Amino acid sequence: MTIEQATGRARGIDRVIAILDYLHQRRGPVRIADIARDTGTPRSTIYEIVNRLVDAHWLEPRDGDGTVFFGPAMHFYGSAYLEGGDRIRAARGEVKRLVEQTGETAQYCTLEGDKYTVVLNEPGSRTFRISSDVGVKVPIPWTASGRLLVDHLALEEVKAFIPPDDFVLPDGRVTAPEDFVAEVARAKSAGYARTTGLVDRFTTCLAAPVRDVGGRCVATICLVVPADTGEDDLAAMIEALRASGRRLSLA
Amino acid sequence: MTIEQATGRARGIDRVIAILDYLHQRRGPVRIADIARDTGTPRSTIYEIVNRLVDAHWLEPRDGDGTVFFGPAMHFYGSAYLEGGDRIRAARGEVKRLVEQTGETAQYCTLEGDKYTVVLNEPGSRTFRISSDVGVKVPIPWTASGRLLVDHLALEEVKAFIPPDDFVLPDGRVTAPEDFVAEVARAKSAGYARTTGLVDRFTTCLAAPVRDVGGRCVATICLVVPADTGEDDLAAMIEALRASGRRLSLA
DNA sequence: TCGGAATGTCCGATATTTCGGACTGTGTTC
DNA sequence: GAACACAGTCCGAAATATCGGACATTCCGA
Repeated sequence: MTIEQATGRARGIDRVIAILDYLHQRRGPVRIADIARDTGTPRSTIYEIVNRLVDAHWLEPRDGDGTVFFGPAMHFYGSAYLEGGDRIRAARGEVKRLVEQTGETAQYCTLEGDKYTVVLNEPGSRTFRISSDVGVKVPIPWTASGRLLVDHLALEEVKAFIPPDDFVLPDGRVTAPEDFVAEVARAKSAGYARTTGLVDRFTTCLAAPVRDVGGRCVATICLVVPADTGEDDLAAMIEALRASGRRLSLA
Repeated sequence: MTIEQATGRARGIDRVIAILDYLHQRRGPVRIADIARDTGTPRSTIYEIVNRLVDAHWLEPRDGDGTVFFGPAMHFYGSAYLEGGDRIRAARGEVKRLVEQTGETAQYCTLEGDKYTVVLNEPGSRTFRISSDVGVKVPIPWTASGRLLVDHLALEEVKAFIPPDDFVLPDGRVTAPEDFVAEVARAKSAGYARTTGLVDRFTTCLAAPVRDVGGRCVATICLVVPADTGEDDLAAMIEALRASGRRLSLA
């Protein structure tokens, strides 16, 4: 594991690679001094590098004592590897197709840590477009998609996973976790989620699940439409969404 | 995203952080020239760094054309973050307990990519110990644990996931994927897996699943015992294993 | 067939990062 | 309460990694 080089001097990148590899071997929080010893890195260098990695959320301090372990960024990168970019590629096509079919704004969304986030956004053809920025993180209970993305969790797990503050909607109303879980269950059995007036009063969100081979909802594809859209139109959109969701679930 | 600094010179670590962050944003294979442009990195530097990262399996070349994306190492680090080290900590205790109870070698195992790997190994108290090195990667069909670790996959998925060569046992015998999947199904419903004479003729392996909140088998806890162990003893061991597995599934 | 753009390699100079070691502060043991 | 191990910071010197730019190749479309 120790980095070997004629002079004993090593470059930062190699140090970083050795550090993460070492954490992976240990499989649990590690004291900085241990990293230094076992990777053969000078103490002053280790502190310099570890601090930089903590800033970037590649590592995070753990347990209050001076130990560190992998941070959330590693999880994001790891999921991206698993997706392989193939599903996103396919999702781009589906999102475009939905916009053409419906004229409304379509999005592809996933969980990023304990938040919901828009990965793809294709604005509709309306004069006054409803759309949102990609990459922005939003509390799970604020969205229709959120009701699908946690449908593998039981009540207690939902309470542990979603920060309590996130159950407070933008207008101050509070959703009880129990009610939320009931909506999640309904969405799961219906095969889609529908919400109106959650983030603002004038929009309805429709979402369908994208599931991995294990049946876990790993993403959603959704439409953002005006709240006064007719039921017949909504029904047609829901069918289109579910079809897209099924296609994406295969890749 | 561009790294800002007075002189325009930046250190390697910061470049690496910017590169991975950029790949994460793009969510799919990216040409090296794009990375250079969008992160504001000189071309010569990018090639130097990307090659180093490819060597470390942090990135991997994709699609034959000159694009790269996240590599398997990111997945390993990401899963380690999710586990948080807590389950491993608990597993250490369970493995020790099993050795005390049974006197046999106990192990804690997971999937690492498309291979089975021993994460913890605690040798038993026999004079002639049966044990294996931690970190070594073994084909999934060679092990009892492997039959549990893929129990969320259908036949076609198993064929796609496990390399064909891995169905060849050390002694040259070949397992048909169909037979393997049947054994997987049996292990799943039984709640444990048992194999004899797979890796060598004189050992029996017993394994119980450790499942995450979604019911997915994320690890196994297992015992390696002589093939001539009595059925009564085996039954007792299986019960002990399943109890450990259930406890670990909670964390 | 030619011209231009895109990809990848190589090299020398120098701005920078690494490293050793000294220093402070904190907790633990006898 | 003294001795010691451990955690973290700071600094100057020097080894070297980064950078710009030149060069080689390949791939296109005109």
